[in-house]
Amino acid sequence: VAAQRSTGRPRRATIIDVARLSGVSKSTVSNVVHGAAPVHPDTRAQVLRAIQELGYRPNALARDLKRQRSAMVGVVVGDLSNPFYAELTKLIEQHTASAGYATILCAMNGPTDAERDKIALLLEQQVAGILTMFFGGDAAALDEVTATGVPIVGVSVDDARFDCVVADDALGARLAVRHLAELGHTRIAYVPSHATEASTNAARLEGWKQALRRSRLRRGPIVTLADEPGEDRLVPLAQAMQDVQAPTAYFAGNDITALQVIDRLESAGIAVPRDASVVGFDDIGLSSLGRLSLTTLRQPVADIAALGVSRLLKRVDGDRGAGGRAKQTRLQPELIVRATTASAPG
Amino acid sequence: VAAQRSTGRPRRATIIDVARLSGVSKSTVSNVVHGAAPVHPDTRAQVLRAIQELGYRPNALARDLKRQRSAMVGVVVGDLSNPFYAELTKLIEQHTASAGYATILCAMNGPTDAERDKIALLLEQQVAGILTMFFGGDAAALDEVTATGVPIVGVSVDDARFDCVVADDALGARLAVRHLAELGHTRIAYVPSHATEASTNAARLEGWKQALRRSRLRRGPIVTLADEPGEDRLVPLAQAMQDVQAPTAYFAGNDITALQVIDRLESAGIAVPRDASVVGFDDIGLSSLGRLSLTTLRQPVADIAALGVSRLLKRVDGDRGAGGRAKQTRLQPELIVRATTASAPG
DNA sequence: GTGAAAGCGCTAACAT
DNA sequence: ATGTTAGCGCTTTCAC
Repeated sequence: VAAQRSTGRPRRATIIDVARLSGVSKSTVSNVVHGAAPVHPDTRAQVLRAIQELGYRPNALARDLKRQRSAMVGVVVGDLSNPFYAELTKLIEQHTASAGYATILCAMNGPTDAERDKIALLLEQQVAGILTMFFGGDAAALDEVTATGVPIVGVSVDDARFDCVVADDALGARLAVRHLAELGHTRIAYVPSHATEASTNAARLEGWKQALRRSRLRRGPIVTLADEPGEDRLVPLAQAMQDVQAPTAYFAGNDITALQVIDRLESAGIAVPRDASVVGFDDIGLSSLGRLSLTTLRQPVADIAALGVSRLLKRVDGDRGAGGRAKQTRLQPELIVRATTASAPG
Repeated sequence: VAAQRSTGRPRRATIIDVARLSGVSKSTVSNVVHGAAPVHPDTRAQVLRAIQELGYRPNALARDLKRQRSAMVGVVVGDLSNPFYAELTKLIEQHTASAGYATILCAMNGPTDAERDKIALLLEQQVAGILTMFFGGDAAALDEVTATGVPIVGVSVDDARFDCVVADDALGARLAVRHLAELGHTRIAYVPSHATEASTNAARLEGWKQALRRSRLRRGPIVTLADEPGEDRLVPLAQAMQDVQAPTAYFAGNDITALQVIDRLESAGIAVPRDASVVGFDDIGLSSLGRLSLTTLRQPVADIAALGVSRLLKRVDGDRGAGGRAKQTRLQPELIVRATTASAPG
């Protein structure tokens, strides 16, 4: 049986094979591969030839095991279906890859996924650090990470317990509400998005409340798009338009949600922005399409990714940061006014 | 200096630490962790307690090195910004994760990225297999993979040299053209997408040609959206509408491209579908938004992901497949008629 | 400039 | 049921 197997997968050449073929020791091979110590040109050539001939490829598992540190980082993402997170993931991978790290992708698909187990898996893989775009709030999961001393930084996640690089969500929300208020809207609803990371959603909600207060506006309703499939709380609310209570503007937790809000509204005969205004958050690529023209808050996604990765790698390299305290960085979002917002009707 | 460092990162508990604390041998610990051999309940309890106390977590690097096979798969993606690939990636990760494999994400960002190097990195990490949503055609890269005996399967990639699970792109293209022809269109252009994987694009182009032939239609122009930023070949072409040569329908390489085509057309005053029809490919989530209502070909993305992963894992487990020949599976796409296609004008 | 040797943490075959 | 042992492939002192 063993013999049969061996037909299938030829044993990969090891450093020993190379050493034997080129008539030197393991250490010398290692030295020509990594250039850690000087090697005689002739020897080097000899070794290089052997490497070529055998198709030798160093085994990262063995290297990392020996070195006691791996060249892998874990990247945790909540929902890749949301183009914002997909884009962020893409940018993160670019940065980690060019820094020589492999990226282990870890998706938190819905609340069914045990955050702790997923994180544990990452830790078992001996990742050098973790970049997380999602934090469900499982304190135990976080404790495990800190206990092992693996650095973790939140990217588009805001939590006081670890380093974070995020857009200033509260500010963004205030910008959105102010824009709406300036257009004469007085009944502004908030539509949270369950797809967005919790802390992010919370910050946007908070900013919405703040701005409402500052503009001396009564707090509009908080209306979820759909807790259960088929359910619709938005349209009934909006259709009470004659009613003085009905919102004339909706601030959505993110662009996807905003787009869905528009969809619901318009299929119920409520035109955007004529009858109601809608503001999103993120500025995903498609939002700028003429047919959508979503007014939204653009996140500095490139900066978030770059800063997040560089901060993590600094930590990985032993930088304990300022006094070991978690550092939050909030980058400014930018209000992009397009065509889903207009003066309040009536 | 070393002492300072040691403050930062506490050495992680190993199987030996657990063995010592619980007063048994390594093997026994290993046995309680993996249940490979029976262990006396009392001993097991003892060991479990030690594991708990030390916060022991097995080191996957060491396990994989010893076992000579890793629990990681490489996932290669061309462009995560395209929601279709993001969705596919998400589904793939779900499947590999639930099969107990970690996912190493490897993005091929543009032609600057050396395919071969990226693949080499994956191979160095000792991935058990590779799922690729992108193949640039670098034969050397592919050779390296097959030389090491690491199974590879294409997901939404069509190449005769390895197992592939794809939508039947040519069929989809034919469906699109037939639909357009039935609506009376006779001048149907093809708009390739550079964001889409090459083989996929080629198959769709081929299907378009075939269908045109079958419908006895003259082959319309192939017009790229933009080779260089700021360039626009589409609008000048379309604006020659009085001209009998101007296309009245556009079949795009994917939804993103289709959406951009619509955008260009409409901002040039050409209404879709009144003046021109547009068909996409993929059926990304946003395409169904009322404002977009893109007529497109839905890919069986869930099936593609599931089949792709299961085929790879079978190969990983030693299944050499039918006679060792590469097996292509083409799943049917479904034409989804929405509101970007209508009868030919005039 | 090069080699010998000691492990990194783990599994699995074998012994007890 | 449990312990002993021999590595997996590599890096890294430390000799020479």
